[in-house]
Amino acid sequence: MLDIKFLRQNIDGVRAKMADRGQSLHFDLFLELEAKRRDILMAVETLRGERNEASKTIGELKKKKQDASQLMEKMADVSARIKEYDESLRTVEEELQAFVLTVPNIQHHSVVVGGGSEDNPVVRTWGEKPVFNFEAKQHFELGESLNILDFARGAKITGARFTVYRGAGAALERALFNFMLDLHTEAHGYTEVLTPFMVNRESMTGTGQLPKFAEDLFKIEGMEYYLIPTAEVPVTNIYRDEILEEDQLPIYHVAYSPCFRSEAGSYGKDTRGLIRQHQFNKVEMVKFTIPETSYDELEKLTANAEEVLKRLGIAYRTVSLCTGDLGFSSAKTYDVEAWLPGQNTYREISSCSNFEDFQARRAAIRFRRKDTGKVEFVHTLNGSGLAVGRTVVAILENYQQADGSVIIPEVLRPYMRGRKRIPA
RNA sequence: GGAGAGAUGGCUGAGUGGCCGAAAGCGAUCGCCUGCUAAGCGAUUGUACGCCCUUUAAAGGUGUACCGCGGGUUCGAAUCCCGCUCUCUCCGCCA
Repeated sequence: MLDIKFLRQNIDGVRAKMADRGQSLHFDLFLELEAKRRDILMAVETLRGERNEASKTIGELKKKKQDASQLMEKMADVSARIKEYDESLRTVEEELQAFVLTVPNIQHHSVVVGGGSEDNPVVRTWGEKPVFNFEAKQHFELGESLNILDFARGAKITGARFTVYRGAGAALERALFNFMLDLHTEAHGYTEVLTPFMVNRESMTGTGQLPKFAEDLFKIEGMEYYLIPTAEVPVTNIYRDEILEEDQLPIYHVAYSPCFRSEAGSYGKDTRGLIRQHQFNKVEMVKFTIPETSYDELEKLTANAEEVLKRLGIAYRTVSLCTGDLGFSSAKTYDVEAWLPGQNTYREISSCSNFEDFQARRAAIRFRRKDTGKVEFVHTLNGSGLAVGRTVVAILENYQQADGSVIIPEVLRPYMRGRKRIPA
């Protein structure tokens, strides 16, 4: 959410920025509502001031046993008017809020203007793509032939986009998120948290999933609880409605969680395999920083995500999302894309974003400056470190052998009781 | 699931209709004092949104709101009434 005052005072600049993001919003309506809101507010506050004054007088009169009935009658009338104003104020504020919640974040000046993913500039590439003297298979072929991924049973138990992992497959998934958690806690300084996997409406609104993206979420029947689409939601909301001390910042958290996404609107996309599931595991990194350091922290965060792939020995490239591809709440996002030989393409495996104060304002996460004592919004960042299911995909495809077996990357072997290979 | 108790500022905790944005204590900040430390003394100590002033800054002035959340009663609500949420205690059930 943008600051209403900022929006009011910089309306033309914001309009231009939104145009670059391919957004046209009813800013005129906003200005109208905002002016209306202030008019009503002034009127109602004046009346309230009057009433407070009169009530005091009434109290004094009564104490002196004097008649106050005339004034009381008058104030009954004033109270009725206040009530009317309150009602229209509430209406206007609701409309205003509804509008502001649909305005995306303003992109950082370094973000390239573009239409879609084809316009994302590549920031860097790392690693050697493996060369095979056979035709590389896709991960779902490998997974099925190795009897470690069972898509048919997943579909039977629940439905499409659900999978059963078996044996070495299940062990690999578990090894991966343990490895990732250990790496980020021990080498990168993150504090691990384990959160609820269902959250309430306020939390979803705080990070920006609601109200705009309700159709992407799974909601619990009969309650205002939602399954989390990412650990970003519960982890960011840990500090909702809190004022932190500057000394506490930056805060680094890393969390494992399953993620639940309805994938509405992606029918027919990535229907086979682990790429696009309704439920998948992810290790998520979340940072809370002071505003001055958030872009440095974004670089570090992205490097932390990349480090996972480096240690796993998987080639990747990092792109900076252009305006057309940038998420609603993000000011700047790097996507880390792992090389998938089976698909002969790079696929997103991590998305690292700086939300600046956009989420913090929605979620009221603030901090107190040490030198001035002033309260300000923190900056929030998050990034996958990494999407575990997609990492399994990358490992299967990159480490596949001519005989159909898959070598286990060395760093994972301690997490798999020394196992070196998933035999064909 | 049943019975009861509770929710007040950074924390502890008073307050049962007006003098309460809220006592007191703790903590914190600033200053004084002090050979150092401790102690002591004094001052300050929430957030949000308006308006005025101002260079659309800061500071300042002023108003309004906020005592779990939402309604109601009343000239006036932290205080009375209703609903909800959460916490605690006891009983039952349960991984």
